[in-house]
Amino acid sequence: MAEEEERSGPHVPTTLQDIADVVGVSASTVSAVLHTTRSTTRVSKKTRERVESVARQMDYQPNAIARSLRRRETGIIGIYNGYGLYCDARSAFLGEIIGATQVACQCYTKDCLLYRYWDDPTVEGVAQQLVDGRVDGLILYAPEGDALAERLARAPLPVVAVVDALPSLPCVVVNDQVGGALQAKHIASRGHKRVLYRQTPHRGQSVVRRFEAFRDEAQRLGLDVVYGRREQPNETALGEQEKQILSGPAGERPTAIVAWEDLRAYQAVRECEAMGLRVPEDIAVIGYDGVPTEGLFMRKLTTIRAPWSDVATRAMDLLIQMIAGKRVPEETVLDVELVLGTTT
Amino acid sequence: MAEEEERSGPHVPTTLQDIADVVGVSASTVSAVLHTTRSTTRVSKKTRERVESVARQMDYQPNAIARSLRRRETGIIGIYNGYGLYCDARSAFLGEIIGATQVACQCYTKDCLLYRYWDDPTVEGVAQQLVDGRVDGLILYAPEGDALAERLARAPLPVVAVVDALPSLPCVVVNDQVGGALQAKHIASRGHKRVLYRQTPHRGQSVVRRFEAFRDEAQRLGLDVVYGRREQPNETALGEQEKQILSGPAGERPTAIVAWEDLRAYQAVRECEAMGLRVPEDIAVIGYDGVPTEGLFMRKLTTIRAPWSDVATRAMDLLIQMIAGKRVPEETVLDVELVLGTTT
DNA sequence: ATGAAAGCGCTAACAC
DNA sequence: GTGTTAGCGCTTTCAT
Repeated sequence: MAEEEERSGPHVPTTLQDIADVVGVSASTVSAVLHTTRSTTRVSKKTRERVESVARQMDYQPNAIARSLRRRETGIIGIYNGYGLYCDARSAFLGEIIGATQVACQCYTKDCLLYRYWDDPTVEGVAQQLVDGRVDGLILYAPEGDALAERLARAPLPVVAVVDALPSLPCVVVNDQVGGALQAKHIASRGHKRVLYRQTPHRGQSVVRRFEAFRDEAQRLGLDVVYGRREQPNETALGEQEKQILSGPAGERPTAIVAWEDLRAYQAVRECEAMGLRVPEDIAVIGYDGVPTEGLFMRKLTTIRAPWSDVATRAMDLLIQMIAGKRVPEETVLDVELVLGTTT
Repeated sequence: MAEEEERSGPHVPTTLQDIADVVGVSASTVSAVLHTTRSTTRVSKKTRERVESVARQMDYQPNAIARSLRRRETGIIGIYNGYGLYCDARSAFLGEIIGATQVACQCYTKDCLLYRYWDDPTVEGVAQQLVDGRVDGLILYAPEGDALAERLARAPLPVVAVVDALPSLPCVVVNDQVGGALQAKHIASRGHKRVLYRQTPHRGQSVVRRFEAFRDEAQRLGLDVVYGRREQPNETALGEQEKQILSGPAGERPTAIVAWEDLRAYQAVRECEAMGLRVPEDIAVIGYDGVPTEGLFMRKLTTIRAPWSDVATRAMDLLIQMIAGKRVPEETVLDVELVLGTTT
């Protein structure tokens, strides 16, 4: 029956029991007062006020971990990037995904756990971390071949794949088939015949699909496509081989560049101009992504806008449904659109 | 002494106790085997193997929440943006901070909790969430006046403020005094006399300091400074008033624009050129931040590079120290540098 | 209106 | 080597 807790260091957090002791009630009563989940009329006004006042005096902090253990939910949504350091929040693309997820979390009053990347080849190690109870649901951005998907599919954790579809997991993707084809159609409609396609070693399904769709449509339209050598992951500049191709004599060199993503397109515009080629008169450039560049670029890029923010937002919606025990569609495909700029 | 657990749905997670029951040992032994924290020679080889095999068969997932409750640590670092939706991961600036934090977490094998923004005016509510045991440490980016800082200072949680210093909390900032002065010095050294300063309503300490330092140094150098009207938060374009100022007759209008951050500088370059002013011949432009733009911009901006990634990295280092119980310096100031581009 | 009791799943002394 | 015990802090029946 301590008169008052020791008033020295604030370094031993107050617990429900501490308050209960001081007020002279049971911990359950204190819990009922402080964590007004459901019942309202459980505690008498007098007790309630007393408890609240003491809690304030004692600087009580509820412990979320204990609560989570008991309630079996954490109020946290995880987001895992299976591509690893290939890109982080500093890339415009992942920035979109993470930023939009964060905003969506806001709407659902969740917080968002950014998992670190484990280069554990065993899958098991990674999966264990993801399914260890710290999150109520998971947004997964990972390569297709990964056994991770299958592993997660039979785990008691709601998971939604984004950007790249993953077998046996609900996913939210964009229509890359249409996107890739649009690139080809647009270029063809501008009368171009010879095209340089900037490739990437990145094997994500979205990237591969947009490439294949372009390739197929280009063939259908009779375009003559040269493929650039795949650059290294974080290299946006034109490679030697690409430069050489672009330096060919007019009438022989490509008159258009199609890039797998905007950054490579921007870079191409810049370098072409440095090489003395006028854009779009001598060479047209089209990108893919349409992530807002906030006025950074001096001219508007022609591109395929893929609504990455919406992908994340939608994924959150689905996740919330799944957490609530509802079933969700296996595949959600969002539309892309051609955005006309001044580079074609 | 169940022969084996029911093999129906995988939806009742296996616990240590379950394994213990099957193997016929105690939960602590299983714990010792599966969570090889310290002691190595505790368990016999035979038992160890048996436990491991059963664990695998039963698809055991350790529960991180339970462990955290017990160990009183979560392996998670929080990051809270007290400026709210003013910017999220999609802004280049916060993207830098978040991205670098993420990478730093990687190094220390932590994960990173992106708190949502609470527009709870009571401080108490916010603080409660931040100090509820879900994170081992907190990186805080928040406005100065905020009572939050003080509240957190006396909480049993290591906190490091970044970008804007916060009273009674260790912080990592950049040298904005030098940065602001450098802007003025550089502009003066180029022979400019009349300058337009692009202001912001943002009241962060970093932003205010760089402004004041510029203003003071400009005065010292005898520059004639006109101040643009503060734009709305997410508006990067030149305001009407600014345009008017720039449209004045040569010999009267400013010959240089100083922006509080790069984005406004880029935008200014773009708009000036649209207005028929040549950059830098007719008008010079200098920014602030130096966040990498990955080749987006068509020309190199003259700017003050503030190492935001390093700020985050350093903050993590300090946080780790604090978590280990060590004392850290109150203030860490990182250097900025003038980066010469082609816009001055 | 309130309290007692029984955990959530894991860990860490301390026995044996 | 292995088991027992006693919780971490909170929640939730179920009595009273």
